[in-house]
Amino acid sequence: MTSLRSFNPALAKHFSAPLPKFQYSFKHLARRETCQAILDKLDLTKKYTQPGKLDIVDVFSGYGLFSTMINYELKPRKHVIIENIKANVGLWKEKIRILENSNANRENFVLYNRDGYNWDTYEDLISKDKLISPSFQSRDKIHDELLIIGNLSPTKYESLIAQWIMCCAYNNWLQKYGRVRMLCFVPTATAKKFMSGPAFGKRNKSSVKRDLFTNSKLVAITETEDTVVAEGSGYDPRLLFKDQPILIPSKGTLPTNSDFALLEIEPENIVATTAIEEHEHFMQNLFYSPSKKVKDQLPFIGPGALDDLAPHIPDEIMVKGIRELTKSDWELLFHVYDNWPFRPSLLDQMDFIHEDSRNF
Amino acid sequence: MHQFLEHLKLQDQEIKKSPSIHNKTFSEIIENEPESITDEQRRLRVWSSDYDPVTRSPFAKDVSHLQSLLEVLLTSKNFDRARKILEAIHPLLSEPHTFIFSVNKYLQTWSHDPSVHYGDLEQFFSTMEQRYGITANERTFAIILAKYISEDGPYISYLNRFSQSKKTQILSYIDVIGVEGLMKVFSDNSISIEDVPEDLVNLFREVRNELNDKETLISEPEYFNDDNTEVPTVDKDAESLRAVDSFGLKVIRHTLLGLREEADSKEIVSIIKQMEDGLGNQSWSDDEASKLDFFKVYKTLKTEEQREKFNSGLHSFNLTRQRRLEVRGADGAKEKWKHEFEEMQKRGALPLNKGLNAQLFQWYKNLLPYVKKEAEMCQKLMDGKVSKTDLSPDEKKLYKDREYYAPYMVLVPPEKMCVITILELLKLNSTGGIVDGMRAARALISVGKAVELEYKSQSLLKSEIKAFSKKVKSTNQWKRILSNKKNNIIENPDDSTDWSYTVYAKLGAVLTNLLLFVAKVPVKAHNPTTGKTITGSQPAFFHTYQFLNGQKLGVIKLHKEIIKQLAGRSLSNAVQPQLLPMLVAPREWHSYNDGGYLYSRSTLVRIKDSAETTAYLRKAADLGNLNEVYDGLNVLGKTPWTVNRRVFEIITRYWNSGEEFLDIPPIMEEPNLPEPLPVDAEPAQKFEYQRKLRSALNEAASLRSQRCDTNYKLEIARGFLGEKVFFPHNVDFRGRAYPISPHFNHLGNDLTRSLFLFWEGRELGERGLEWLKIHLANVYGVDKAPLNERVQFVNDNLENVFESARNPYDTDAWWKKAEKPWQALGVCFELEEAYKLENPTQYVSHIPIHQDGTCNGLQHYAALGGDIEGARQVNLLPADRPQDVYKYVASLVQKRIDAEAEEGNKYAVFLQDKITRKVVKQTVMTNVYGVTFVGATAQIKKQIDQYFSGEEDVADYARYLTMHVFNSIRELFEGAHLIQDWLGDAAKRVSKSVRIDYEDAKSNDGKPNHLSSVIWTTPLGLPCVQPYRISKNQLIKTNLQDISISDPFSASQVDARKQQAAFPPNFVHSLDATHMLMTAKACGDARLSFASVHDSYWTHAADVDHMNKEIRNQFVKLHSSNLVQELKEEFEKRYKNCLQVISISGEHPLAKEIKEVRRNNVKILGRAMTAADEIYLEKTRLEHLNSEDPEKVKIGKEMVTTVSVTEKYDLNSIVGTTKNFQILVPLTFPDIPAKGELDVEVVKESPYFFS
DNA sequence: CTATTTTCTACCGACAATATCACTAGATAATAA
DNA sequence: TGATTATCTAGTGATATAAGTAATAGAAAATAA
Repeated sequence: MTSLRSFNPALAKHFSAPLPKFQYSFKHLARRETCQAILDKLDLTKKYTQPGKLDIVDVFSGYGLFSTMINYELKPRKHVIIENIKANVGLWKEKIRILENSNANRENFVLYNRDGYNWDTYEDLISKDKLISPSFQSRDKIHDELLIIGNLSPTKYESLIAQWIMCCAYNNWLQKYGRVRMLCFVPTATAKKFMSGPAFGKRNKSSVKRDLFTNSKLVAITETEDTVVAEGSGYDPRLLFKDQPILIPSKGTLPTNSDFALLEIEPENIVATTAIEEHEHFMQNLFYSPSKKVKDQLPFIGPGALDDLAPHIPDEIMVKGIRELTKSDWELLFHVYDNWPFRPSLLDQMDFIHEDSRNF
Repeated sequence: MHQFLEHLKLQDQEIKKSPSIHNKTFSEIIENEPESITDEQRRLRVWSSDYDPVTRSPFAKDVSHLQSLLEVLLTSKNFDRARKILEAIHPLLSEPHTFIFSVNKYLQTWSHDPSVHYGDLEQFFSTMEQRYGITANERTFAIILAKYISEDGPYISYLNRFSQSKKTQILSYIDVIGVEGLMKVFSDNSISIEDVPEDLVNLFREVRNELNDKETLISEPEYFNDDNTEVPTVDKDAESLRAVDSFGLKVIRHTLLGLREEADSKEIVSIIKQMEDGLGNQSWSDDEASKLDFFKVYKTLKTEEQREKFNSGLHSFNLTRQRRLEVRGADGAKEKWKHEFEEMQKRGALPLNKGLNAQLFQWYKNLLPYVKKEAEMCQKLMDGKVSKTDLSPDEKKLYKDREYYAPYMVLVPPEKMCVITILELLKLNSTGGIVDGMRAARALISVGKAVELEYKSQSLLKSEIKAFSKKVKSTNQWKRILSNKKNNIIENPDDSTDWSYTVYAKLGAVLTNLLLFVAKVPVKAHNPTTGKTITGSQPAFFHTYQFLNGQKLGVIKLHKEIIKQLAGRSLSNAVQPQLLPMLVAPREWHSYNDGGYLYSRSTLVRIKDSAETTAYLRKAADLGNLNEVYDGLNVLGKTPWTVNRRVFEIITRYWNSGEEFLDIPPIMEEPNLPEPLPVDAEPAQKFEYQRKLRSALNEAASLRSQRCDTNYKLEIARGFLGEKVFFPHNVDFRGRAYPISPHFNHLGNDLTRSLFLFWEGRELGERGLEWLKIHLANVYGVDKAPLNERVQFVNDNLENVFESARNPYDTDAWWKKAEKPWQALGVCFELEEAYKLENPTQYVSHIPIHQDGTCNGLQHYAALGGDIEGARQVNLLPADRPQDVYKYVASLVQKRIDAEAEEGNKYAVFLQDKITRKVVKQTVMTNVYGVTFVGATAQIKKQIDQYFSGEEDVADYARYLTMHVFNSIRELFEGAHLIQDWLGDAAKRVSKSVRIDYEDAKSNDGKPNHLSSVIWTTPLGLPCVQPYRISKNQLIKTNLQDISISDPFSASQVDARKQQAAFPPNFVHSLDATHMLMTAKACGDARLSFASVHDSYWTHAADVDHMNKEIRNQFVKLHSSNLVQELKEEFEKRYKNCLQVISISGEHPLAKEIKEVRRNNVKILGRAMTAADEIYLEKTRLEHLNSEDPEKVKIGKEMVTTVSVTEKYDLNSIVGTTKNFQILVPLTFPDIPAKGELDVEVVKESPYFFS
């Protein structure tokens, strides 16, 4: 094993202390070696060449080993730790205290004691508390002064990663500053789903959106316990082949034996339009029965959709299964849909359950 | 000991799984198939307690499937198949003797086949006898006898084989033998009156004297028509009512109710004619019978004799109409559509927004051929004319599916199924929280159920026709002759088998799918690219899915054009005619499933999914424990009502204006939607936008559904203007009574209630006039003053009252300011009419006067706890003025807050002047239902929201206030809370208990199963079973989509939390229900008109005093025994064979002792002990102890189990220390709270107890 | 066997998630003896 | 032909679905260490 070049020696003692007992269903990288391997693979110093200008927004860092190492590697101008879980806030206060004592926190960590789930947190971070003020960059390239790290490993935060991907499409949230790279720890199940390619059994709406709006890599995955992995129940094999993810040993996680994956998400250059919202519904309608063929699912697009749209769709697409559709297939379908005069309005398609709110 | 543990090891080997027959198709079932079923598998299981003689058959689901198949196959005369099914039933039965019911069913239907002779029947039965060892019952003999009779065999000698008592029993099966058959038998001289069942003596006499009135014989019962005869509609009326129609009030009367019967209207019209003299100068022509305002006529009658005659004539007329209504309702709807369709065609074009009915008829026409074809295919399949071999896999699936539902598809004529499908889908519009659509699962089930209902009505009608064959007198007359017969004469209550949910779903899916395919609606749209207007047609229904918190939900949506045409109206025909209010008194309740409507079955208790409840109920019914419940309900059902026409007209006028007025919502305008955002708006804004959008749509949907609901009510009311109507009632599982007819019933809101008048009138008298005034004061909102002040209030406002009645439309009319304005208006009319008389006390009043209990739940709690202070607050004690609980609680809260404000508490200071009765009311009310602190805080927050401008944290204030309200309530109703807590604790123990039964206790996760529901018996004998169990879902594949429904046959674990939370309110509600039924019975015996809304009791003004006396007497009677003590004793008996899990300190000597026992057992067992193992050993021990064999008893005494060691300890003393060691101990209940000093007798003197 | 995390939060009338796939056991068909 | 194995099937259980969670707080149940 090579040297741990990214490990901050000032924190050696801190990270040698006994591991925290409870993680609030968060999962973390617990080994310096693994983190180092991941950082090597990410090779971020090439991508953020002006260390003095990089800001890192680091959400739910928790235990924080990976955060401190990426920090040590990239030497950012500001590294904002967004945390509001009491135990973790304590941990980070401790870290910052240590760093301040040793070298006046030249790592530039800032603890922002707010809920990373809440959108207002980011709004206030920039507008009100002005901890960072990112520049607006052209959408021709990936933003090179801002990096988002998110530990979304609890399953309940799967919705957050889905929404962050949509922010890439709508150019809002932090993605309004440009195409900001995101490094996200997500549950294994989520990674398997979201990273599936066409025709893979786990292909779903989110993976299509990932295809359409981002360029994403599977950076690291945890070791699977059981050697026998049933066909289709693991990762998309093409993905494993393409991305060659780092294997995180099951004992190198906190808590041990937990499973998660690290994704590197680069937004594509997308122009936000209302059509995207319509396409979301379009996809949703087709994905009602993902194993069926396009021709079977077209009726769900709207009253009369089958008759009206079928003539404009090539036969080879019509007989494809929904999961088999590729990025270009989808784009073609979107085009046909956009030109359909009877396409239902967004309001009509809104899922809405009426609740009797009457009281005395 | 050792041996038992060894045995336990063996038990680990899995019990063989039982075959699942319930989803086999009719042709896959072969007789005797499950020979492999062992007695162990067949063994009857228990539900919640082995103390109760209520059992559960493990194959209930399969048996039910087979029985329904048997029935429908018999109906379609597939005797061979049916026989296979019949023989497949036997091995599944846990109680083999019940097999005779199925055999009889087969025998009876088979006997109607002309190719079968009585010899065949006897032959068949002896085969069955040999093969299955069954014994014939009287019904069996009756069936064979009937065949003898119909074939003119030696029936008398057949009958004479039996002893006299047996003969009598055989002859009591009228539904089998038929009236004609009985007449034949009775006319034989060898039959003496001693042989005749008591309730048929009338018939016997009639037969023997028959020569006397031959001329009354008519050729056939008047309703004995074929299905394809046209139902007459009255063009003229339809025409003249169209103006009203456009306002949204469609008329159901002439399609559903006014199925005009010349023959039957004759009688009533002639009666009216005879009375013409007494009616002034009005005159009536024949064809006006259907337009008669019977109530108006009735009111003018002067003498008791006249009234009796009129009522009797009307009854006979109505009986016919009621039959038609129930049996032919679907035809009426179709005829209406057809009529409108033809009108449209005559006039040429079909305008888009008009002619919904014509549109429906179009669908009907398009749908019919498909349904016919489907039915034909099903028929072919059943006849075995379809070869299965050369089908593609897809076709095979289809075939398999069809094979499942085919037997059910061929029962109801396709025409009817089409109408049913269309009606159901329209009726369900905007239900289940779906705007402009419905949940698919519900739609399919409803269509399937509607087909079943239709089938059952038809077959009931058929069997009635069989029983009263053609040659006898008019059915009405026979019914009168037989009216004193106790049992239902046309149906055997034993053999009602509901179709399974799988059948409902599959059948519904076929029909729905076809309708979705054919139903189109014309559309116009602009092509945005070309700018041209395109016309075409689009599907009227749209199958889709919605996501609810990430869960898929199948949905059927209606096309916007259809929605436009409905425009927030309801479809009058869509109300299932089988469930409208009745024109004749409902059939009396005789059994748990026998009573109510004439041709459709209702159950005494509304049951959700709980087969357990049904089992308990059935048992109670069999034991004759429910008679008092029947009595009470029958009183409610016998109360005749009519619609208050004057009030109705006023409502209609405001309704038609389409504007908001009092509680009438306005006609829907477009919802007020928020401004759309730019696409790249921040996520937070987008979600906020979604939220606003949702709440706007929600509001709009609420308004519209309210309007739609009111529309239903008004349309039904309109249909019944001038009619004499009745409401069949049944009860919820706690015994509270509800009218079965939905929408329009006296449980409704102010508007609905104002439409209700008693059909019978009663002269007011002095007291009645006073009560009438008090009632007005009550509905006006002056209900907290002493009675005399309330009277005074009305006297002071008499001019206002008269003015309101004379000019109800005045913008600021007095009645509009009432708390319940519509009912106030009704009383105003009544008072004004009364004062028109010289002596108002002589006025004959029809309006119901309400007497409401003050916080009825708390009244019962106070009586249970004997809590004097609590009792005073809810008017159990005599007082000069009524106590107002809410106000009192508010004052208590005020005191607390004042005190804290003194100390400078900022919440207190702010809230000090805002404590009103209204703020605390809801919380006090819901406190009885066990509202939690959080829930109450939400309520209070709503109340005080208005005082906040937005910045302050309302929630903190609400929480603060709630705390004080809770404490005040607790302080005031200390006794009630002790009872409440006791009930909750007892329920918790029961629902957390484990039965001493290895099979039950064993579960996958090692934790014991909790299978015991809280069950208690009301003082009237109604068993209440809390139906809260963790539901297991069952997936049904249909050709529209898969649907999941909770499996009603699963005996899953109880939902302990719900059991506990709901028991205290349920128990108290079961008491108030009991009180109501007792009062109903008493009032019924006194011949008062009586109605109730749970804790509000209604009668005529003149009878209020009488009723009030009964209310109090019955309350005292109810509470004369210590109900909580009795409950405890009942629980102790019922759950005596249960253990509970308690936690004790691991350091306690008992804990150590138990650990020791466990350790020893583990050594032998070779694996960890589970709770189930401990239970098994304890069970074995108890079995030995209770054994006859002294040797065994000895072994039992020597056994040491984890439970037996606890006997030495006083468990109550152990509880309390640090709890971390869980042990099993026998289930016990805490001591009941000490009863206070209150003597319930005092309520007899309390004027404001109910007022 | 403890500590943490999640769940749930007012009764009744009033009823509902569905698609897909991997896996199993049992049934059927096919095969080789 | 009888036995054995391959193949098929129905039934079961697990998982995904969407994509604000929370504006509240405290007990009880569930779950992980």
